Amino acid sequence: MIQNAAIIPLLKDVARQEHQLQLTCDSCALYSLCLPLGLHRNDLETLDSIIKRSKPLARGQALYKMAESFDSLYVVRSGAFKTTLTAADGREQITGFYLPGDLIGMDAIHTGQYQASATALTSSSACGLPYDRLQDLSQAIPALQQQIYNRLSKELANDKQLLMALGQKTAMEKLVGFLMALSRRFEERGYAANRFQLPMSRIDIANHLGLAIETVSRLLTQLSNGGLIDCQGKMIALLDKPQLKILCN
Amino acid sequence: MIQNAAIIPLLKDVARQEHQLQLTCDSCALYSLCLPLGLHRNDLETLDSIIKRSKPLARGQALYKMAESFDSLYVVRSGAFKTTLTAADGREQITGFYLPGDLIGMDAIHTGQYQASATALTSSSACGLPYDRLQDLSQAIPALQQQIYNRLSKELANDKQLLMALGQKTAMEKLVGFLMALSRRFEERGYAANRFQLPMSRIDIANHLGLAIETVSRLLTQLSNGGLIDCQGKMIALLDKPQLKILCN
DNA sequence: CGGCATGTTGATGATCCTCAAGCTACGTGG
DNA sequence: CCACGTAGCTTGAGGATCATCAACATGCCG
Repeated sequence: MIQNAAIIPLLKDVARQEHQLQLTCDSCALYSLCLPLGLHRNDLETLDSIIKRSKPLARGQALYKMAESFDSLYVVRSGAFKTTLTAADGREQITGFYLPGDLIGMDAIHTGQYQASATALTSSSACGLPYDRLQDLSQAIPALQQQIYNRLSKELANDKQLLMALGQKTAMEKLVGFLMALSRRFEERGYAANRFQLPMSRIDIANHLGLAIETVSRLLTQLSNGGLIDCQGKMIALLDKPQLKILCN
Repeated sequence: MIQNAAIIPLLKDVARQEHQLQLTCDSCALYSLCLPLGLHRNDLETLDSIIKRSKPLARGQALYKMAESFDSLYVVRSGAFKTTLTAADGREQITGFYLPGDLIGMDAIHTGQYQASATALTSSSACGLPYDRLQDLSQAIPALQQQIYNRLSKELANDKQLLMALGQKTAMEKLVGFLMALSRRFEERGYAANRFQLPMSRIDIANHLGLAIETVSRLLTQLSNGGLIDCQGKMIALLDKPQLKILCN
């Protein structure tokens, strides 16, 4: 059941490639996942012209920090990011994990400053979209406006799903639901759905799901012992998806 | 400290007035809170022309139900609504409460169907905005597009704040934070900030915050005994806001 | 190779849930 | 207008889930 890592490219490897060279949207491997999807050739070139391709970020580096002044949205080009919200007393909540093609920073649009910090989980890169220019452009290009509405809406729906998990589900349901959702997202991006490397630490997973790190660790070994997953460090294989689906409803 | 109810109009009373007659946006008491804010006169009339003013809904009636086909966003005109997400196994999570001026249904934009059910908490009414027409209109009217981006973004930021509460905070912090946020929202709408009627039941509050009813009940009496609030049924007075602020950080 | 961050496993305990019983309030119908 | 029934709310006792504390193992990076 475990896919051969030599056959199925791992996210890490692909990320490394993507870092190398990236010139225009229409030559980008992410094109089909990314914002410009559906744009006409001319419009695409216009959008292309406003995009700032950022230099790669190392693990732990910030794409932006909470309370910094907001100017751009970012599309993840390679690697993975987390967004972290910090409360007045210092407690933190990871509000989301973002994979290539995902749009980050949308919660800042209505204010002048970023509402959370975005941090690279691995070596990663992202394309910056200056918001004022994006706004003008989306005014001129209906398909782009629609894309942006859709992205905002999708993120909303996602968050509400997460609210359900945090509010109503048990620790096991949260964790398995998280793994299944991650699997789906890898699959959408053309990676293996049943065997992948977790881009985030247990600490991050635990925080994101409102659990203690020890709980996550225990549940993972429990799943492993039950033969439902194979788990060696950050490498995860989902061995019995039907059963896992039952576990998270 | 408790405001006189005869001086400060209660939400309920205002709601009753709003129900009566409502012809155009520019004669609407909600104008300054609502979507058309900032639109020029001509644009406002155009927007006005696509709005479907719904008939009032009684407590418990649905504005729309989850999985119904999506066609309109709604602005709350009077009263209050909750949105409920139902899981496969029947468990429910209230993902939000909506007061006059709030926009409902945005999480459905990226799909063909509503992602949650919207239910009136009291006698309420809402204005329907057919999404396809709104989309066209926002293409033509920059200020409207901006408004919609802002609303979507604000809801996102809200949800992420709620994620923080559900993931990291104690029962007391959740509850007090909820009351304080509600107070702020009433204040923004011109109602009394320190004395108001809860539009939702304890059951709804508990569900929304991921708690048991009994916990909410106990904490409220605890706050009441401590003299921080005055609580008689759905009537709530916030007596010691500084202290309350400390309790929720 | 050494040091530190991360992860695992076990023992203990607190927060909050569940179950249970009774109370209050509200709306409906007699 | 009052009686009744139901839904919502309160309060108490007991218990489960999951957090905390602690010690140790692992693995990664310089």
